[in-house]
Amino acid sequence: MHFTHEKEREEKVELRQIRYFIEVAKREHVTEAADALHVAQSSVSRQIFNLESELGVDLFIREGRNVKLTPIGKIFLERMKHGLNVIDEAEREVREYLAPEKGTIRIAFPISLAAHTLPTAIYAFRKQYPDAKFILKQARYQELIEGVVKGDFNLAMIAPLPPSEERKVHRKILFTDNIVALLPLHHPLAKKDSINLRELKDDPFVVLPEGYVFRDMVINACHDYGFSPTISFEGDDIDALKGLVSAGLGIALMPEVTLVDNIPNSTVKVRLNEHSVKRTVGIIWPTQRALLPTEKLFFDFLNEFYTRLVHFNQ
Amino acid sequence: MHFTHEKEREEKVELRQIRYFIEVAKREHVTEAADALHVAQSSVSRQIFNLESELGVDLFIREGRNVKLTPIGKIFLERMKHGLNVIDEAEREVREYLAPEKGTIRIAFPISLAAHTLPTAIYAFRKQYPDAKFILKQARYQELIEGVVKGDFNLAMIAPLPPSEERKVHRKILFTDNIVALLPLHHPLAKKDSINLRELKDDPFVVLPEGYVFRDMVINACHDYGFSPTISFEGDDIDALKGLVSAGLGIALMPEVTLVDNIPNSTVKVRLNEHSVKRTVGIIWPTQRALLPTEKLFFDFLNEFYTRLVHFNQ
DNA sequence: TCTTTTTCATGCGTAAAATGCATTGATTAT
DNA sequence: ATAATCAATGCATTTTACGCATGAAAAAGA
Repeated sequence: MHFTHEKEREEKVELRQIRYFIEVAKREHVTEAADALHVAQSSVSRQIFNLESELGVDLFIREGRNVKLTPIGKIFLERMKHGLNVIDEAEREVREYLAPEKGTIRIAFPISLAAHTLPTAIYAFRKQYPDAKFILKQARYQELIEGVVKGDFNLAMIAPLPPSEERKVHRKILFTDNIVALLPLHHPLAKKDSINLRELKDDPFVVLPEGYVFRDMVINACHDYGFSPTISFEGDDIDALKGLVSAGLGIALMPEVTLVDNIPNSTVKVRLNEHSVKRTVGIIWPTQRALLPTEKLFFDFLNEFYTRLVHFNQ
Repeated sequence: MHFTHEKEREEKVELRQIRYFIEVAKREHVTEAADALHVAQSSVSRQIFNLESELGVDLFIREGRNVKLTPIGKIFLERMKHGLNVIDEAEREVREYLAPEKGTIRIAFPISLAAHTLPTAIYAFRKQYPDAKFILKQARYQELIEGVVKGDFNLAMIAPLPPSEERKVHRKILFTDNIVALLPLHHPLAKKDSINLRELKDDPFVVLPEGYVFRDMVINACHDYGFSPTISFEGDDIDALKGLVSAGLGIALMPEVTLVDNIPNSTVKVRLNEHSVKRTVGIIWPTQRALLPTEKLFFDFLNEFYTRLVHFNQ
């Protein structure tokens, strides 16, 4: 058969230009990008100019002394972030090939696992692989899933585990975590070992703000047991909730792991009799990409670690 | 290569190196790759060396005077092909953004659509967009689907359309094409306007070789009407079948479009009464990627073109 | 076996590209 | 009005890529 030929150009786009472009694009600021790249501003400016003339398209609008992405520039940015990501990953994969135990794990996590769960796992992993490095990123629930899909990171701890209908990520449960009540020390129920959720129906609740998955879990759990909680205050994170309870401004439900080694002053942890009030803690990873060698190492470790831990606790 | 003093370079991998690497990798031959790239052999050799020292990994095994990919080299090749593809696509997208009608359409097709269907469509398209360019690739049935999935091309004409359970590609029917019989001029049934497939049950069939989808379609159609065809000869493509029929070595079934303006000497086209003996002709495109501007233009054109054509024929 | 050819690697001078510095010209903040 | 900030550009310098010539090793041919 027959092939039409593309006209051959001499100049080709190079990764250097793409790297510079991405830095400039996400800051919309040449000088700052140059600082971040540890090169002179003139150098960046010139490479952007070259890139634009090679493509034959304006990527930035020069407005006074600022630069702004054009519409096509935004499209180009998205594509280039993806492409550069693929190449960077491949590079890391190859570099780690010979010595996975010295590589890097990029992992994201929600705030509720930041204090105890993740540090414990990392500590245990590093006893076995002391040269492994971690890049940690705290993120909100939806960001965790999107980040794994988009390629910002390849692993994310998450709770609760998203439904398996989510085709976009693989998922694996690590353990289930009880939800417990945190009460002020002087609360009438504070001396009890465990209570029924319904006993809290007239108490003021402190919860996370709208949009947090755990807030909805708390409210739904109450509904399941026949009441609508009165919300007295909202706190931006788990620690804020602890502070509010500690100050006597209400009671809170929270995952038990957030209280390990860390029960605030003037508060008491009380178990719930309802065994269904719990959440799953697990890990998600991409369906479209493979884990890098070191990440695979950590992933396998996590599975074994929690299998043994759960077994031990029973 | 030997790493005695692995000094950490500050250098980063560049697309030039990746382009050179891919050429060398797929040929396993430095000199030929250099020729294809229009640069000196020494230049390629050096860039490969640089790439390997930057990655800290051997990508090739030097065996005597040839080079062979290492296992990790093969992995790296796959990743890099993907990454470079993403970047090249983005580049073309941006280039075509300002003038889609002057861009390039990459499209693959099976041999059966090469003679009439695709040329007709391209001819009509180019009347409307004279500056559009085409890169055409003939491929076998499975290669068409895999090529669209893998990103070798974004569009493929295909017949029959793969089942919609194939989640990996989008699909759209363009028209249905009758299967007709091609008989030698002196065949007893040659004077009839149309026949029943069963009337051919004792004739020797010439068909495509094993592995072709259309071969299976022919045999299955015969089975559907109660007989197993006797196969006298196999021909490597549709034109070979025509030649065999023309030489009186058997009869053949073929899609009607392959006979438009092109009925061989000493043969006759005879319709089949069975209306179920037909095949769908359609187009597939990736689920994971978007069509480039010019490709979108052609895609929309095809849909409109065949909508009108089918309407006109009814 | 000895020669010739093929092939990849490398030393070296040259060409091309990227960089940094200094400066310009324009815009914004004080 | 003055100073500060910023992107672009001219120019000298450094860095990198390149081609040529050559070497070393291996395969092919005589």
